[in-house]
Amino acid sequence: MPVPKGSTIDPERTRAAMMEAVTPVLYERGLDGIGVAELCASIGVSKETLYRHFGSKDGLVEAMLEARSERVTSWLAEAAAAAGDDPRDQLAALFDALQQWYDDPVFRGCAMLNAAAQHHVDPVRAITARHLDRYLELLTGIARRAGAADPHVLGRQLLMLVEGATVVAAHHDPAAAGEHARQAALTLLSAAPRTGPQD
Amino acid sequence: MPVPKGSTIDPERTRAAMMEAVTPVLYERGLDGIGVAELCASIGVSKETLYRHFGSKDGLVEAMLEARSERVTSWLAEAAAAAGDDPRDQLAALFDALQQWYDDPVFRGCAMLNAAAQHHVDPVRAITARHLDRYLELLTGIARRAGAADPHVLGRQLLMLVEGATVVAAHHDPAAAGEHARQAALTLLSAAPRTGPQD
DNA sequence: CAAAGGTCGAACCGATCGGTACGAACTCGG
DNA sequence: CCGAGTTCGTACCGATCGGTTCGACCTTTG
Repeated sequence: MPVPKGSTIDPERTRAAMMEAVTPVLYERGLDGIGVAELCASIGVSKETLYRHFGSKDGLVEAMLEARSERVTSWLAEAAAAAGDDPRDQLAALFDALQQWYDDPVFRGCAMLNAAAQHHVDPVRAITARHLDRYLELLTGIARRAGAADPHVLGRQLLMLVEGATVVAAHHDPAAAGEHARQAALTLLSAAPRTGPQD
Repeated sequence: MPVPKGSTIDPERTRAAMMEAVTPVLYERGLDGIGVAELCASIGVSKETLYRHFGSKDGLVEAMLEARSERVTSWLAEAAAAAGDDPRDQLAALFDALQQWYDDPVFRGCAMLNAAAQHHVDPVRAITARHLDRYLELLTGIARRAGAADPHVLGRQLLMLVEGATVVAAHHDPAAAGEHARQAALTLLSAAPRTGPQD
C-alpha cells in the first residue's frame, strides 16, 4: 500500500501494512533473493521507514515469519475444526486444505522451511522450530481426541506426513500430494493402538 | 586437499578432489553462505582453478549436488539391500539408516531441499526434482516387491515419510525421528491393499 | 500558526559479491 | 632441456549488498 507522505494516520497501521505487503514478495523471491532497496520499492515504502519500524532487514523478516506462522497454523486449525467433531473428519479436512494450498500457482513450499534453509542463523531457525511446534500441537490434539494410546508419537508421524507432503508438492509434483497424504494419515489413525476417546 | 603448485598429476583428479572437498563446506554454510574466495581457501584451491574446471560457482554447486544426490541414494539403496530379501526388512533398514544420518552432529537436513529453497532458479531445482525421483524409484520398488496393489501411490506416501522425517529431524528434533517414521512406514505397508508379491 | 513527528526520495558509505587477469612456480611429454 | 599445460597468489573489476543520513514534505496536536 502506498503510504501517504505525511504520517500520524497510524504508526502501528503502517507497520502492519508493511508486514502484509512484504509477505508474498519474500515468499516468492526468497529472503536473500531481493535487496532492501527493491523490497522497499515493491511494497511502496522508503528505506528509512523500514529501518524505523524493524531496525533491520532481518527484523522485518522475523516479524513477517512469526506472523505468517500463526496465520497459517490458524488457517489449518480452522479448516480442521470446520469439519465437525470427528477427529478423522478433521484430519481429512486438514489435508484437503493443504491440497488446496498446493494447487495455488504461487505455492513454493513451506515458507518457514525455506527460510530456515537459507538463514541458518539462530533467530530464524527458532521461528521455524516454533512453527513445527504449532503444527505438532494441532496434530497431537487430533490424535488424542481420536483415542490414540500414544498421541505424541502419532502426532509426530502425522507431522511428518504434513511436511513431507508439502516438500513433495513443492519440489516434485503437487498433484494429489494432499490426497495421498490424507489417505496415509487416515490409515495411521486407524491402525494406531487405542485407549478409547480421551475428551 | 592442498594441490601441489605445478600440475599434470591428473586434471580429472583435481576436479574430483574439489567436488569432494567442497561438499561438506557448502552443506554446512549454505550455498550462498560462503563466497568464492573463502570457499576456494577452505578447499585449498585457487579461484582460477575453480573457474577453469567448473566455469562458475553455480557450475561447481550443480556438479556437487548431482554427485551428492547419487551418492546418498546409493547409500540408502545399499542399506536397504543389505537387509535381505524381505521388502519389510528393507524398508525398516532404510529408516534405520536415516536415523543414523540424523544422529550425525553435522546433519543439517536434506542438502537438495536446502539448495532448492535458496537457489529457486531452474538448474538447481531440476537436480532436486531428480533427487526425489531417485528416492521415489527406490521406494516404489520396495512397495511393488511387497505386493502393493498401487506401488506408485504407496511409494509416494513412503517418500513423504522419508522427507517429512528428514524435515522434522532437521528443524525440530532428530531424536527417534527415523524410528517413528519407520513404524509409520511399516504400518502403511501392512495396511496397503495387495495383489500378491510382484517379482 | 507553530512545534513535533512520520515519511519520502535520493545520495552516500564501506563491505562483499562473482568473476577476470597476470606473472611466477611447477610438472610433465617430447 | 624446452615448450605446453596447470596451478597459485594476488590484485583488480563493476555490481550489489545492508544500512545511514539529510532535506523536504505532510499531517496531526496543542
